[in-house]
Formats: sequence, C-alpha cells, structure tokens
Amino acid sequence: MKYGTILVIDDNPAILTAVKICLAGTFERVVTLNSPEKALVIIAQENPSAILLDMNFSLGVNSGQEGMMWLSAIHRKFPDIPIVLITAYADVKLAVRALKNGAADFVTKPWDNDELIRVLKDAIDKAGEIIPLDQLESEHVRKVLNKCDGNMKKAADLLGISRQTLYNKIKP
Amino acid sequence: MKYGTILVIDDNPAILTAVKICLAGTFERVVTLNSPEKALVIIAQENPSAILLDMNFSLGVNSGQEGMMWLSAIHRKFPDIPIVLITAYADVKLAVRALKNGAADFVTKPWDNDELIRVLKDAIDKAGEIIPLDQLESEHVRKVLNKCDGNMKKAADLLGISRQTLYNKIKP
DNA sequence: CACTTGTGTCCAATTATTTGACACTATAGG
DNA sequence: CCTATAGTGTCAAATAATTGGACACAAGTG
Repeated sequence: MKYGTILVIDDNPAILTAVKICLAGTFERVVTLNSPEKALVIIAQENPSAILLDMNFSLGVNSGQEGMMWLSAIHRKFPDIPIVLITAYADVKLAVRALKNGAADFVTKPWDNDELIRVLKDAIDKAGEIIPLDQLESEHVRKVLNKCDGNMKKAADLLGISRQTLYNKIKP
Repeated sequence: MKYGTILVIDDNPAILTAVKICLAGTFERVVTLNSPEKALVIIAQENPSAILLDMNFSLGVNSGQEGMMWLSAIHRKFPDIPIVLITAYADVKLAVRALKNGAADFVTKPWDNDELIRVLKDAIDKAGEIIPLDQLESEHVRKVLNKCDGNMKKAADLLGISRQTLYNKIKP
C-alpha cells in the first residue's frame, strides 16, 4: 500500500465504481470525481500520487478536446503529479497529442485491470525518481556540449556559466 | 534551410522517393536508407538533425516490434537526435509505447506532407532548446522540495547537497 | 596578410559550499 | 509528563568553486 491516494475523474458512475474496486487493493485511498470542474481544488486538498482522467465529458462530443484541456490545466498547475488518460474513443493522433501535452500514459476502454494498475504504478514510480543535482548537471552539460559540436565558448555561454567553469565540470 | 540533414529509413523505395521530394525544400540534405541495419553508422557519419523511421521492415510482420527495437537502439546511442516514427499499421498502444521509448512524434501513413514537415520541424526545434544551468537547477530543486513536502533535510540529502546550500538556492 | 574566433592555461579576487555548532520546535513512545 | 528523535533556522570559519581578466597560440575567412 505504498501508492498513496489516487484521483479518478470520469462522468460515468458505473466506471467510477468499477475503477474504485479495481484500484482499492493498490491505493490507500481512491477519490472519485464525476466532473473535472472541481479537480484543481480536490487535487490541492488530496495531494494524490496520480490522476486517472477520462477524456470525454460533454455528451456526444468524443473528440477528447475537453479531456485535453483539463489535462493541460491540471498539468500546468501540478506538473509533478502524473496524469494517466483513459478513453473509449482512442485514436493515435489523440494519444500522441496527450503524451506530448504531459500525460504520463494513455489507456483505452475497455481496460484490463492488471494493466491499468501496472500503468499507474509505473507512472508513480517514474514521477518519484529523484536525480542528484550534480548528475542532472553533468548530463545537461554533456548534452549542450554535444549540440555545440564541442564549441566550449558557445556551450558555456548557453549554459550561463564561464568557460573556465565548463572546463572544471568536464575534467573530473 | 536552417534544418540541416534528415535521415529517412523505410524499406519501401517508393516511399523514400516521395518523402525525399516532400522534404527537399525544408532540409539541406535528405539521406535515405532502405534498411535500419546501417543506421547507427550512417547517423555517426551524417549527424542528422532528425530521423524519420518506419516501423515495419520484415515482410508480413506488422507488429512494429522491429521499428521499436531500432528506435531504442538509436535513441540509446544518440539521445539528442529526435526520432519521428511513421507507420501504416498505427495503433494506440504502439504509439504510446513508442513515445515512452523516446520517440519525438508519431505519424501515420498515408501522411500529410505539410503535417510531416511541421512535425519534423517541431521535433528539431524542441530538441534544440537549451536551458541555462541555473534554471534547470532551480526547477529541479523546486520539484524535489515539493516531493519531500518541504522537508529540507531530506530534500538536500536526495539532491546530494548540504542543507545550508539548499537554503541559499531558495532564498533569492 | 590582417582579422576574427576559439582554445588551453594561468592568476587573483570574489562567491558558494561545506562542516560543525547552537538553541529552538514538534512529535511519538514509554 | 518526560525524553529521545528528527527537523528547523541561523551563525561562523575553513575549504572549494566561480569569475573576469590576461596571455600565447591555432584555425578559418576575406
């Protein structure tokens, strides 16, 4: 039970119930919402480890636009909470756009319970990984240096440090 | 013509020709390969700004496994070059897996020429963005501090710096 | 050739970081 | 209630890193 709270947002009560049962064994607490309107408030209150978000809320509109909007809004306000999208009207373009907008994963209805649990666990585990500051730094330095084809001056400039400091960061 | 070289890998010669024509106006140089076997060598030689990679090479196998394998291999060796996947047998699971494996984007055949160009330009622009070191640092610090619920000692520990240094990094 | 740009390398002055310490506040367990 | 335990905020002195400037030198360009 190390996975804390999860927030599930879907306008179909039957699905909320089903998901709740499915996830009850993995999460300490399963909070459900039948509309994303109050999502931002609830998230601030509950501080969930992850969010499972349906993509369609307006009846008859299956474009996923609304889910995408909420994804962006939630992700902007809580960039550290992984958001997994779920939809019955899956299409490749939508999935790609969702992932590029910050979604941690994308699941299609009907879902497989084990897969859903695995996906959510994965998302949380990944979001929880913490990199030491110096490792982050040296990786970034190497990347920028690569992009500058080894031009130390330009790389140092882009990194916002002096050329000599860049030397130091590479030597060891 | 600021987009340099692009490498296109597809086993269908007709598609290579079509893509070449489509991209000739945007890229200084369009290099084509009809098999991914030599991709790693060619990439090292050409240092392309981006790679457009087909997902299916074995005749009759449309699972995309082979493309996924090559995506991983190329991405591991050249993590700074954006790889855009293209496939005729699109499915959501495959697209999601590809993006999570490091693909910059995912396009389906038949493609729209303008969209393909836009996607490639986007991928290159995004890969070219360079973040100053101190900005990267402060973002990461904030994120870790968040995850530790404000526990300075633990955050400093995870970041690999002293508690006092963490104070300094937050103050300004 | 002159001119520009970048490279290594050094130095002294300035900043950051670390280590250790201190008094203080919570909080759980006996 | 008392006492470990863990964290906070702050300070100071020693140490390490960063800066800005300088220099001679290499490569590329008009």
